[in-house]
Amino acid sequence: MAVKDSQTEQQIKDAARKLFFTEGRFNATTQEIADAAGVNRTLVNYYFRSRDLLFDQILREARATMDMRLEMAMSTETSFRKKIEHFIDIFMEQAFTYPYLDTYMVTRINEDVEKQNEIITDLKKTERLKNFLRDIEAEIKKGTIEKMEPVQFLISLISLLSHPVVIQPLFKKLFQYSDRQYKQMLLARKEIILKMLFK
Amino acid sequence: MAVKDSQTEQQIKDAARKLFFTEGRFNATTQEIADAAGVNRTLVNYYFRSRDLLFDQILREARATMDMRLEMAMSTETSFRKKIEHFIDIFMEQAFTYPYLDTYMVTRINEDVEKQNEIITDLKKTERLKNFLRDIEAEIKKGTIEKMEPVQFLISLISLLSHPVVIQPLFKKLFQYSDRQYKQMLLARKEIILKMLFK
DNA sequence: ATAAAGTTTGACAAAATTGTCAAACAAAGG
DNA sequence: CCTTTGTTTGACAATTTTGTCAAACTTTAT
Repeated sequence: MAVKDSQTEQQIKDAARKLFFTEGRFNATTQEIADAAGVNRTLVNYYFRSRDLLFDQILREARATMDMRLEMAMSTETSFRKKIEHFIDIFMEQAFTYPYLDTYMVTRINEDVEKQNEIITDLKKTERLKNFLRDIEAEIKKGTIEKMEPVQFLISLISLLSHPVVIQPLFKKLFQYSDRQYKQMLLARKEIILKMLFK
Repeated sequence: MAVKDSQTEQQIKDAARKLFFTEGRFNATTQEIADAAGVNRTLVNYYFRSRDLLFDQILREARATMDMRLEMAMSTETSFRKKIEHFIDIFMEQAFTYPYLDTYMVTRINEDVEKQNEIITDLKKTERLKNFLRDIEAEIKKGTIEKMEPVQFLISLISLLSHPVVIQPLFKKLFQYSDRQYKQMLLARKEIILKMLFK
């Protein structure tokens, strides 16, 4: 009974997103995705032509959403410091819903040179990156952060935010953290990260 | 002509290591590995029984080597600061030869709960971790690093070291870095990282 | 009510990949 | 020289997974 039209398409995407980005099951087959979505496997092909195209699409959409949110965050705030704080908040929020998104991107990029180029050009298109690097440089001149190549500041920021999420499964097991505890620990990092980044 | 006995076994491991950890080709098939090693595919099964067992073995060996090197580094140095510096050096050195090792571990862990437990228990076995956390705590008391949960310091350290390597392919493309330039940039991070970690 | 368009299904074919096995081969020791 | 042991090979079977297709089914609009 086709009660709700192309809601099926949405169901499939939702299921794939959850499997990949929330549960980290990167090898999930079309069958598993279909099962999770509660639909027939063939519908994955009907709506997305192929498994890989489904992958591409949800990745592109996830990145687009993130881009928008960051764009907004960075533009509304006034001071550089406030921008970074907002950036951290948004990044962490996403990390809680999609803890495996970063890992997924990184691994996917190594498998496929085409995809690599697509992601890169997408990133380059946005002026946000250049503006951000300029902001960093200005801030170094002001003396609120250590003197260094602006790109180094960017890498430190991303690393401090992203990596704890990437290694989450390892650390949770290692230190016997529950989901809740790990989340608390990540939240506590905000102040620590700010202290490291600013003089 | 079986000129050199079980050198074949070594050739296979070397090829697999290079494919996985140096080139990041995690999905390499037994055929690809055999080709890279210049041997018949069936020999992979002959020497390692199955593809997964080959994976396990080279991962275990890589970790064992790293453990040894870190153990040595941490025990020889006197001051905490020197220990960290040595740690950074060794970590970076490994990162240059096996840039994908960290990513590999992280992704592998999500796929297989068995493997997960094995790695964790291995890590726990070593007293190094506990000692290191104790060292951090002592250092906080001394006041050379900011007041925080010792585990937070550990996470920051690992993140600042590991993540720039993990996102290497992305960043290299994004900023048009050559291998050489990226390596230089990573090396320049040592001082930056130290400044962030110590007051 | 019916035709047209869109959706869902099960069956099928194709591709990719793994592991096994017996036979061929090489090396080494008696 | 020949037997034993270890190594290498190609052929084969089994498995997993993907994508296609025609037929069945719904929905919507005429």
